Amino acid sequence: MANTTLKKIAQVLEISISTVSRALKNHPDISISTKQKVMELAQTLEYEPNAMAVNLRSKNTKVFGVLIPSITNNFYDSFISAVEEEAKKSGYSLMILQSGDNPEVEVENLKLYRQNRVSGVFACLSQGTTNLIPFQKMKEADIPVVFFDKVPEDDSFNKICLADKDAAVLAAETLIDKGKKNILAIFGNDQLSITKRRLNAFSGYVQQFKKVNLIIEYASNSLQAEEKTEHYFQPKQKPDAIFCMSDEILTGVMKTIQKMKLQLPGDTGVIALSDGLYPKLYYPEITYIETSGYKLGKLAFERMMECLIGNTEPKELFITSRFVTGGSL
Amino acid sequence: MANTTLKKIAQVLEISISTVSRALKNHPDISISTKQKVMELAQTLEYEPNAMAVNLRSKNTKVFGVLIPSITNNFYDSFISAVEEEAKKSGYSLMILQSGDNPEVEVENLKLYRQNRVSGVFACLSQGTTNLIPFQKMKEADIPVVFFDKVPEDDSFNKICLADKDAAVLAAETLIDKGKKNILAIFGNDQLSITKRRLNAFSGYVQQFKKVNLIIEYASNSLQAEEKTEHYFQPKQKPDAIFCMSDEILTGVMKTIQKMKLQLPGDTGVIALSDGLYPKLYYPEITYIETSGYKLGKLAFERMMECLIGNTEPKELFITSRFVTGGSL
DNA sequence: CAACTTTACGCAATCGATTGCGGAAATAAT
DNA sequence: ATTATTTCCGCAATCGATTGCGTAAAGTTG
Repeated sequence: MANTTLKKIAQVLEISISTVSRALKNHPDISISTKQKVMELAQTLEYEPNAMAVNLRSKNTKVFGVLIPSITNNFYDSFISAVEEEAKKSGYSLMILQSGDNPEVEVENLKLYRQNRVSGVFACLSQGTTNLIPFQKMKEADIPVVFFDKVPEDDSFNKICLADKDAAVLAAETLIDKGKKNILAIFGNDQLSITKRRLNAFSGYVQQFKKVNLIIEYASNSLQAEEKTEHYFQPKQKPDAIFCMSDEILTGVMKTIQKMKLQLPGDTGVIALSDGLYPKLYYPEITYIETSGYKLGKLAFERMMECLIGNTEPKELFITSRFVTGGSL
Repeated sequence: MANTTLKKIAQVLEISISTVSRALKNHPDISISTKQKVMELAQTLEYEPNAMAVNLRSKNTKVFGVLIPSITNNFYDSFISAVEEEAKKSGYSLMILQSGDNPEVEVENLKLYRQNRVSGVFACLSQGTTNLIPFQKMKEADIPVVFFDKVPEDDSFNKICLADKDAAVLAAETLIDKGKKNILAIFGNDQLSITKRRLNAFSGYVQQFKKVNLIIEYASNSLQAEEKTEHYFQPKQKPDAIFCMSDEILTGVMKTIQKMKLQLPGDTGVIALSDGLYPKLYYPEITYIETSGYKLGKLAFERMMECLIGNTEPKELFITSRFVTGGSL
């Protein structure tokens, strides 16, 4: 019973393997009576085509690689979730590998993808990656690569990104419109290009307004965001709004807000760039500019399918931002 | 350059495919000079063995299936993360599929696993699953199945679970020791066996103490938990502690606590069963009994490897609970 | 009835890598 | 010089499914 093959079916029915194969595929060359016999036996023997054999012959694995820094991250989860949904519709599965933000592991993983002859790779660069040649090699091996979120500068790749600048400007606009005069803006690791983009857009907008005081801080993790926030909330001078570049920063900021028993939106205001999960944990819910991993996934998948039908001209696409009102401003 | 095979190397060097294969494997039958030539050419041609061909022949895919309700869930993420870490060490990759808590999709996914001849399956049952025959079939096809978290009652399967009862009792103990007299305990969907286990253990323990008033409530999502909590916090009679069966419930409860501006641990206390991510978002951090997806993953992987070496006798294993002190009690 | 078409199936090659077995050539032993 | 060993390599089968081509048998046509 275990592992029925075409051969077994053929032997039982005393016909050739080719006939069995064709019968199961409803090929017109095969007589109806034979087809019936074959299908029936296949049913009872619980025949399942061996994907390895099929793929070997067809040279198509129907598998996409997904390369991310870490899977325990809500943003990437949403991305994966979206891609998996779409992939399933087209008969593809996913091979998800974590780089742990380690460029060496990244290269190892790409190797695995090549060995498995995946049909394509969705990749989010890990922090330390400088050498893009391994990715270049994938393209040369006819494996399309679609970068998302953390993408290379290089214009020769397909890139699907959040509209970081738009999102940051939208947040800044909102704060200015609300009449905020004393803004604490906390950004992530200042080495990351994503930080630079968001920072430039945000501060660029705010600095047009001479009367607004802008304090810029960096925090490379949640705890640092917590500490930086506490530092700026002294009796003398309280910021009237805090901008959080990411979820990680938001959670740090909120911890301090709870600790210092600050009321939102009375004592200060909070706005964040976020996927939307964390903002909804608090009361009042945090106002945020949506940076949706889910939408990113849908778009990346679309792009991948285009690549697969030959349209491999590199493109850079953006997810537009959406303003979601909470009660924190 | 794209897709070098043994054949190509053989043709270039004018030797047989077998020799190339053996040379790359450092087989003693092959002369050193030949080996060098082959290895060198393989290097420059960037030869990567075709995993499909290798697997087809070896009848071993080196892939594990991971079947979960949803990937956008911190608990399952930690599980996957742990399994992926271990799998990589042993040269395995993961094929992750989401059931979306839909039994039909579950069956579809199992089919995919069979077609791909995965080496084993880690499975967390979706809510509506009643028919275990598809899983039984996997075992009959010599594909070991290790259930985790949401496991079947059936004793013929391998199961890796949280020590729900211990954890619930530990939480109850803690509350009693702290002298809580008026406890609101919120549980999840009362149809789930996990709810029943936690409920029975918790209330069983608390009810030993006649002087303690225990209110039991159910909430099948975060919003309901929010509402139920609000309902029980009226001026007259405030519970002095809230027990949250899960993260989902915790987040709902905490929203109400923020909304009603209740101070922890002054106005009331909170304790939860949790993976640990959410409790650390609040100030003070929430005291919780750890239910670690990560540890679950490590143990499940161990069990899987045992199955693979023939030790398939079904076993039920438990992750012991750990008490983590926050400031919420 | 001869010639032709259709029906229904099998042979064998292919995808790429692996491996048991056999054997020519080179070396060692008698 | 002859037999016995090594050394080194190739042939061919195998994993399971697919597919172009060929063909015997049955059916059709004139």
